[in-house]
Amino acid sequence: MRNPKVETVRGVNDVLPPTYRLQKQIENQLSSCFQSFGYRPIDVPVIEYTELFLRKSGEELISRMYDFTYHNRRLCLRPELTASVARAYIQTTLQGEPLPVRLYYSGPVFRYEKPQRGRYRQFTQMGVEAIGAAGSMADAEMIALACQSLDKLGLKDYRVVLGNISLLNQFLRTMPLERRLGNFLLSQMEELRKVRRAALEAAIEEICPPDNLVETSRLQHLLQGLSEEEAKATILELLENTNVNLVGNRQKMDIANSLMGKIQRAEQKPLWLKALDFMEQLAQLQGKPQEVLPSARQLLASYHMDSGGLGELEEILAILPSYNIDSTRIRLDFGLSRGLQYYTGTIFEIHHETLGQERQLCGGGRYDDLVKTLGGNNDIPASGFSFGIERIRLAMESEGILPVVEESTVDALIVPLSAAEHCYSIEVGEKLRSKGLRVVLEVRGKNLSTSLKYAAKQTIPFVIVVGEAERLANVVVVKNMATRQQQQLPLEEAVMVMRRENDE
RNA sequence: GCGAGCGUAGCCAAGUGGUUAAGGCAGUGGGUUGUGGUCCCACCACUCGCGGGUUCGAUUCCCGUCGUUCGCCCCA
Repeated sequence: MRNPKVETVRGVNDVLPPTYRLQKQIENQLSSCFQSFGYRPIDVPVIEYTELFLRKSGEELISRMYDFTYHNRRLCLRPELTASVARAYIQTTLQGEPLPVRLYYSGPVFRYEKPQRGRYRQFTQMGVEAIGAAGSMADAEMIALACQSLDKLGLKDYRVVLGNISLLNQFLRTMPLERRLGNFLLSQMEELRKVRRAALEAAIEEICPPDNLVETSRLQHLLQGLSEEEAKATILELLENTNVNLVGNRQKMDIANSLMGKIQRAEQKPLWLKALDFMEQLAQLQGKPQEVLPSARQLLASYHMDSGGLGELEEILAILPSYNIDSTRIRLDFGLSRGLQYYTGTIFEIHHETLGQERQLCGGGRYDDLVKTLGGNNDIPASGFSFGIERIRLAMESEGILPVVEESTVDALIVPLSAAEHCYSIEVGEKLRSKGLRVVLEVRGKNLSTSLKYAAKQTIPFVIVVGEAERLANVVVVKNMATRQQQQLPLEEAVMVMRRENDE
């Protein structure tokens, strides 16, 4: 391609017929699986207001969005579908339906990432959302549905990683941490496992500078144990009793607020250090459920935390065998955090073992705040997951279980031998089509010899020859390409011959 | 976002600092009458991703860029 304007944009692909068919076939199988669990299909727009994704999606995803302003509207190509489905739920008659509302979707999503095998800037997500159901029965259904879907496709070498983000959420919520810092910590869970802790601490220092610790340390000590209001009142009182020349009450308030800010920031460090300690220990907890659960329980106990999230996981693990889920596939990972910040409870990923780095086939979890955050009438718990269709295709390919694509897409080629037969050949074609046959006409005026070559090359099983003799007698010649036999017959009989011989 | 390899036709490729850039597959047109995939003939890259530099001369050497693949990061 010499002209760059007619090349595909980087990271997107033309999907040619064989691949297209394969992917549709995969999607069809997943659909029927989702439907068997009572999920109904929904389609939502590819384009959305950027705002939809800004609140709850997490920095990482937001920075990778196709985000643009068009006619004074800030729009984006959707980077995922959960937020859109939640939006559609809130905005439509779905909100009036009895809960839970079970939906599934399939469609392209867009992320501006560096393209690689199995990672594209446009790819296809297919997934489900169950809106209005909380608890381990609902969570287990999600995980089971994801696994059964993969089982149905014939995939074997996959592994389910289960986690629960509520443990860390709960821990962070008990501390008076700045929200921004809390969110950052949440997003750094997996980072902690790979990067050295010192590096992470440095990064946090940068976000949250300690800012004149020495100057305020005595004040801090003095005000320790007081509530924010009491502390502020104390500062004001101090200011009143100094002889500093301050104009008006306003200035005093400013000074008090600024001091309070400094003190609070100074107090952040021990908090986030403690959080990092906890996170580090949490992140260690990964492996087989029976090995990890006891240590998890112990960790929570040492922090005097209630083990609700853990209990949920145990319930889920107890339920899964009833769905015939192979328990050896399942791993726990308390360091799992996932990129989307809307998750609130059970989260999970499914990885394929043979796919190298781009091995994640599925991701999902519970997002109990999203509907409310986006403006839903009620606080509605929900959960869902999403597959990457292209990756599933690659995984099936690597397991050698891709279904065979049928070669021929056409049952018969009709060859008119001269212009005089054009109309008659079309009539023949139309009749054959009305009988459910897939028929192409030789429209280029090629002679019979060339047409037979063409049919042979395209593996078209039958050629219908229409010449003057056939037209006048109102018959056709039907030739079986495999047997090289041919007969001159009325059309009705030709159809029967083709049906019979095609089944052989 | 970081690190590395690759880039000759629709596909697979050989090739060299110097006149017309092998070959194969696919495709197109033929091999005269209404019968075939094998066979035969012809056609199919004014140019080696793109731009610049070195040189008398570059597809070949150098730089940049774009694309692709691989390893990190992150994700589906």
